[in-house]
Amino acid sequence: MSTILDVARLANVSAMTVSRVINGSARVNEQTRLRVQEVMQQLQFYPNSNARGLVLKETRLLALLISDITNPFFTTLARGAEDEAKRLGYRLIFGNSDENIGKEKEYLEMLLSTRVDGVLIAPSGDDSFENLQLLQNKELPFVIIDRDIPGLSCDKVLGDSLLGTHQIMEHLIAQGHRRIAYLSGSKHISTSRLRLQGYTEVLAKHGLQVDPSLVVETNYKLSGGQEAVQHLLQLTNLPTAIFAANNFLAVGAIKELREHGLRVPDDLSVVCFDDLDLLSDLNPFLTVAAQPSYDFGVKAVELLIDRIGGSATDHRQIVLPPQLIIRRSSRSI
Amino acid sequence: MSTILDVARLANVSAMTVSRVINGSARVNEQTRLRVQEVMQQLQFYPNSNARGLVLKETRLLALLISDITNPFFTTLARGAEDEAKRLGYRLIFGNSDENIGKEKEYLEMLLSTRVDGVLIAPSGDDSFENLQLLQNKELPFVIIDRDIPGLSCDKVLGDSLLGTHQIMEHLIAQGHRRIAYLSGSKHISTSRLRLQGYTEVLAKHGLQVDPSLVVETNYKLSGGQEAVQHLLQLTNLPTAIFAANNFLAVGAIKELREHGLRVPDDLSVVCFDDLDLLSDLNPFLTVAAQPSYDFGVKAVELLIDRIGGSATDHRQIVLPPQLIIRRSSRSI
DNA sequence: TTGTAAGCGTTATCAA
DNA sequence: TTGATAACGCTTACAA
Repeated sequence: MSTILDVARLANVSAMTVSRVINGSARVNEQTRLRVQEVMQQLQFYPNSNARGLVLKETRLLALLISDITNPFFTTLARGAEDEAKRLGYRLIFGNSDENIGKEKEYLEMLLSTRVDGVLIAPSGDDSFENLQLLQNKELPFVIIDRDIPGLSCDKVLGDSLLGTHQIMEHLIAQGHRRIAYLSGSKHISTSRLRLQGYTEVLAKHGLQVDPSLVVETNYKLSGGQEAVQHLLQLTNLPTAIFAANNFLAVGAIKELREHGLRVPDDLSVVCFDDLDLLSDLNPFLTVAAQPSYDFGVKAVELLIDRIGGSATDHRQIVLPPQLIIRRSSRSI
Repeated sequence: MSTILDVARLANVSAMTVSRVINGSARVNEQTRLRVQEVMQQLQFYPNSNARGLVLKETRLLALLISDITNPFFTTLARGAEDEAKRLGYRLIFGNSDENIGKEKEYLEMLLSTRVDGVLIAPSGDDSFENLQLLQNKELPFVIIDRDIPGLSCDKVLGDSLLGTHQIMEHLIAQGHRRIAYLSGSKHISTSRLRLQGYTEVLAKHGLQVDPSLVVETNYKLSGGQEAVQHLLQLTNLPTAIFAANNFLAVGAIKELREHGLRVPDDLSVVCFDDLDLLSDLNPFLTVAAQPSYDFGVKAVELLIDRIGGSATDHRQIVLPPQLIIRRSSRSI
């Protein structure tokens, strides 16, 4: 790989002049500029951003740390983040933490070494607090996405779990459901807790009690949904509807129900938070509170880059609204 | 951020000794080693991989360039690549080229500047040849994934388009279909061409002619599938089955058929290459030739890292077999 | 308008 | 076993 010095020599100028041409950072004689550019072309010269980063203390590298890229919510979010990062001249490193705080920490340390300019993170849970404090200590800008962390002051892009849950629960109740199970993710994740809160609120509003046997805490994975349903099926008095706190839980739940010969929505209605994107195109099946996942990515990158640029002052929080989409997985009883 | 020199000073050693402790690159007195490690801990020191990269000429950064992360085939592939990269101590930058050769080039140049150690790329098409030659000129190791490029000698991880197409077409024919449409991606993409070839071969084997009006060339996007179906629906003699060259085409096609009031598989059968992963868990609908997308990612990273390490000599090609999964989108007539 | 010198944080090399 | 020095490729600050 040729260096700025190779270019300089061939163009009969100093390295500084080449640097100025590359960055347009100062006036350069038109003649020399053309000559330099010609040589750069000829040498197929690409400036070493490693060296550049070393002196400038910026890498133009961002990181996106999510639990699992194969979750459509995060897939689309990643696409949004990548598009926006590219538009603004940044590249994106991505990592999957699998809802695991240890793995999350490993990544964060890797990223600290990489000297990324900033981090977008969907924290694995409240315990991520410590991990994020590390970033704060190191003054590495970050934005948390999708999941809030109590007591942590930082830039945030969140959904509205309460609103979405109200939409979903009111829908189920309007359809005549009274025994509604709630499949929760870990209670150490804000979205799980808020959706439980919303669930309780709506039931109360309609004079209904929470039946503890219908609230199952598991984790935001397909297997979590399957396990939760196995648990529910042991009840003598089955629920008529299941509200899953996220899409993976719902898919796992439906899969498990089918394996036990139960049909959705004939035997049980199933609804959840977060859409399935492509899946919904093919076969609009699941009733969901859909979140604008692409915008989550775009907005988060915007906040992050503002923060990096230093133009941001106070911490900002963006809340993106969910939208109830009624499809075939829920029915009147 | 503290530097190796800060650590050195506090531990009363030279920077070199710290470096040796970090990398385990040479014997260091046990006492000193402990002292240095303690200071590193205390300072929360993370070595600057920028500086490291500058002297070592390696960044431990890989890039994954695909057309669209929201395509389940690539989503899962990305997950496989990221897992394997992480396991081997590499980080992964990702980019979406949207089947666009210009965008692909932009990315590649960005990556050249970033001095990634290697690139995993699903080329946008045969014209990517030039883009990849640039990498070869620059001696930047790369592996092409999923799509072959005629005349290009390099490491490759490919599927078996002919085999998969034979499986699919034999299935349709066994079900009694004779008028089968082929929805092709761009003919400048190897997989499109090979699947067309397989389509022709199987028809011929059964004494059937290719009806040119049933072969529609479009692009590997949802909109491509929609447009292709609009085109087909103008025929007076409709096909009884559609074979879509990839999953996006199939989903787009089905969506469009539904909007015209046609039901799948009642009115038309639809089958395609590549599965829909999560979607298939929820609702096993589409009959497909599924490819082991996760392994595509894992294998590609392995080839790439062998190449980077210099342990690879001749170019290698890995072919991963497809598997026919018969579901409800195709039926006997 | 252009160039020189120093420095960014690390490691290879050679010397002690 | 440890350290001094130079170098990696670039940009900032200053000088010409």
